Amino acid sequence: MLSAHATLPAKGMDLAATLFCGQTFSWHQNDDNYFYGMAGSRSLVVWQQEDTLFLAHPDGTLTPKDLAFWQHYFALDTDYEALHAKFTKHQKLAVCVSAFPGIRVLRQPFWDTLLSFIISQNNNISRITGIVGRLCQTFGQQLPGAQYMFPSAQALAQLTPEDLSPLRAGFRAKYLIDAARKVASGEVDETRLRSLNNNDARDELKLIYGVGDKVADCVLLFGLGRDDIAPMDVWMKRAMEQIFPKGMPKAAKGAEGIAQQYIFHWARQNLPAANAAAAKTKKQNK
DNA sequence: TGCCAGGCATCTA
DNA sequence: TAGATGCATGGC
Repeated sequence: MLSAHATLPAKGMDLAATLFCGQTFSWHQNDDNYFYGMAGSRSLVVWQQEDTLFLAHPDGTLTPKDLAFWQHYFALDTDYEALHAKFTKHQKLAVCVSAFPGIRVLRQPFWDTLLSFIISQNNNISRITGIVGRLCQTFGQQLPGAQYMFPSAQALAQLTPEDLSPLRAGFRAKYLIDAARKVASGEVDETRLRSLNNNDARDELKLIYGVGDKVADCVLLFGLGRDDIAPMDVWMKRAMEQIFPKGMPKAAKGAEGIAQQYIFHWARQNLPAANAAAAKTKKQNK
């Protein structure tokens, strides 16, 4: 255990489940159950013992400002009892949330989240983590603890897709460059996005080449703190993994379809833009 | 070796 | 407007 550390009540949070459920790709776990990661311009070592989180600066001391940042990042100031009560109004969703009650929806920096979920498309968590790591290490500024922050939009906007070839991001490279150029120019602006309703914010994000409804909703949920965007996404995924730990057998596609229907049932009530996706899935399940 | 991966844009009918 | 297809790469 590092000597200079701060503690925070975990309030029922499951640190490992939260960091590796597919909402962030910027964390690594070592053999001693220490988790190393970064968000924005901050790096951190964090570990959990029972219902207490231990937080340490990798190379110094956590300031009160740092601690406030991480408390917000881990959503420790959110009333999850109330949030769970809201989510579990749907019977099947209640099963998913109760299967992983310790998952918290992280409040990640907007820019980190946008890049991460552009990379995530048609991809898997292991490889996403690798590409994110190479992006930060190759073009980002070094942080304490051998961590690297995401390159700024301004820095990335100066590059070409060919410059990103060491990342092995494939066809996503051109999407990353377009995102950087639109954010750097102000065509897509975080402050404006925060002032818009969900539908308008989604439309603005979709101005970026390579950003569709799925990526936009992930950015809204994880990067802009909109907890009314498909909040069961992370729980549903983990619950399905528990039901099918060795992967989804083809014969179980029906069950997956049922679970999806519950997602879309909720989404239809809350997201007009989800109607098209819901209709598409309904056809696929026929 | 072939399939799959949390998507998206583009083309075609 | 819906369906089909290509896009890059790595894990299994």
